[in-house]
Amino acid sequence: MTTAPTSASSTRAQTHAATTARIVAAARTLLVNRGEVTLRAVARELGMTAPALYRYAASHEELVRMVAISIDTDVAERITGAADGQPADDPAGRLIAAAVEFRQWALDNREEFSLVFTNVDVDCVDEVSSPGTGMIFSALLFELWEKYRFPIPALTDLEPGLATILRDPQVPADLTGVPEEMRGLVWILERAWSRLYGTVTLEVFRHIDPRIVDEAHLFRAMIEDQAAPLGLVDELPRLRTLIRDLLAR
Amino acid sequence: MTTAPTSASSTRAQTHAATTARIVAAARTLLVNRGEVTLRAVARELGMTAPALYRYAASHEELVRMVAISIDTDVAERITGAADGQPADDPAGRLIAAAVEFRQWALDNREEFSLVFTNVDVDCVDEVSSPGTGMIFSALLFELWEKYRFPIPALTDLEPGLATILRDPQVPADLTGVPEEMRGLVWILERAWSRLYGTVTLEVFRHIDPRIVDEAHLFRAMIEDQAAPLGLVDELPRLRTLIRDLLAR
DNA sequence: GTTAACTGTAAACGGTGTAAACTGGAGGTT
DNA sequence: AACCTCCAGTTTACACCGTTTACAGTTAAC
Repeated sequence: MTTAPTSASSTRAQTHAATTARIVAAARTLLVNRGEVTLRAVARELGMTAPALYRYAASHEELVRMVAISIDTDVAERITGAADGQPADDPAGRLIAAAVEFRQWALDNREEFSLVFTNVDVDCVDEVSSPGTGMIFSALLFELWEKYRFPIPALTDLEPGLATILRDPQVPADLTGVPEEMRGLVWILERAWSRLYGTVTLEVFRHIDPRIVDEAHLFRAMIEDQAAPLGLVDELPRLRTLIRDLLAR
Repeated sequence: MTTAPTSASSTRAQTHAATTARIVAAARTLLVNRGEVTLRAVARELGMTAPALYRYAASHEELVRMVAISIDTDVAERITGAADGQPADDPAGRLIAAAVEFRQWALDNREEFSLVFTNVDVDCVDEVSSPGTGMIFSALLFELWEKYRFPIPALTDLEPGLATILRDPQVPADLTGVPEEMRGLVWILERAWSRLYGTVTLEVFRHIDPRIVDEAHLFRAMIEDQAAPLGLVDELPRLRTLIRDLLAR
């Protein structure tokens, strides 16, 4: 029935994908400027009528989901870029740069952060196989271990239930070729991610003295807490000034 | 002009407050069951029409804010009750019981948690002078210090900017009579609160392997992390089993 | 007993998401 | 080159939303 798609015959799909991208872009602009995404407003922005959007998203909820995925992809890119701003042989600096970038983005784009990271409905973001935020951080942590070889807990030293989970974790990370003895690294990853996510979320939603957010006291303390388990105590002075420089931008 | 209010003359205000309470209750029911609060639905629930609600809330946003305050008050009560379920001379047990109750409530009522604790708009909750969630935890931490006298960082050992903040912190806590030498306790409070808030938020929004949430691995690890700075290392075995018992309920 | 304040309704406005029917034109097929 | 199918888009319509206005009934207060 279906013939192999030639280069010319893909026009149909191409234009469809193109306007889909324009729709998502307009929706994101509206989310930032007006604080909400409305089908009619998005359509108006593109010179269309609202029902036309149903050719590209099955519902308003799906449009929002597409926006969320777009945002997650973007922030993943920004984080990667920040990490790449540090030397390739300095995984600690790369990881910290990524974390600082993530925080800065979250504080500068509270609506978008809220949509992607504290949303009860839209959680399908995790299912995406694309390089999302989680995947970036896990890769950076693996890089870090390659260089510093900080101690990893043995699965036998952990609770049996936890060890079972870590043998086949549902986590956005590439674990192919990671042997059993190293699966404790996933536990360290989860704990570090929980610190970063938790601190940033607390700052974004301001459930703390606002000046502590402005001066990043809590965030820096959180990062420094990670130094010990990640084998970075010797590097702490250097990393401290790095964090300050990155935050000052 | 205004005469002293007699017991009979307060009827007007009483009925007003009563229906206000019914409105908020209906709104909360709708939030839990339908996942959203609509003026018309609330009115329908009470056999009224939507515009009538404007006698009790100036706008839909204010109604939601009232709901949020109601929820916050409720969870504060639940937390207090959980703490009071432990012996008065065991502040460590009381604090842990409160933390476990907070987590359990958050996981069981994700919509309500989201409304109160991860909401960009409704943040006036903190301004409330009533005994909200934050106040409870700060009181419990102060209790804890009374008994264990764990070390408090001196303000002079902290960054000057941070010390300035801690001298007059914007935090839901009663600091009357807390001398300068003890203001480092507020820093410990903020750090502990950030751990609890961050972990629970991560669990609620499931940005982690769901089995880790189900078996509370991350939450228990977070609590145990607090043992050292709060001077509870000797009590850890006892507290560990306490946490398990509390979670098993 | 009169009056003023309060509680509620009805109607209406602009906005929302969504479904159905319809139309023009471009894409793919022969 | 001609056909025809499919698809993007419009129009119309529906039910719902928050909100405003004008109005009426009750009831507490003087």
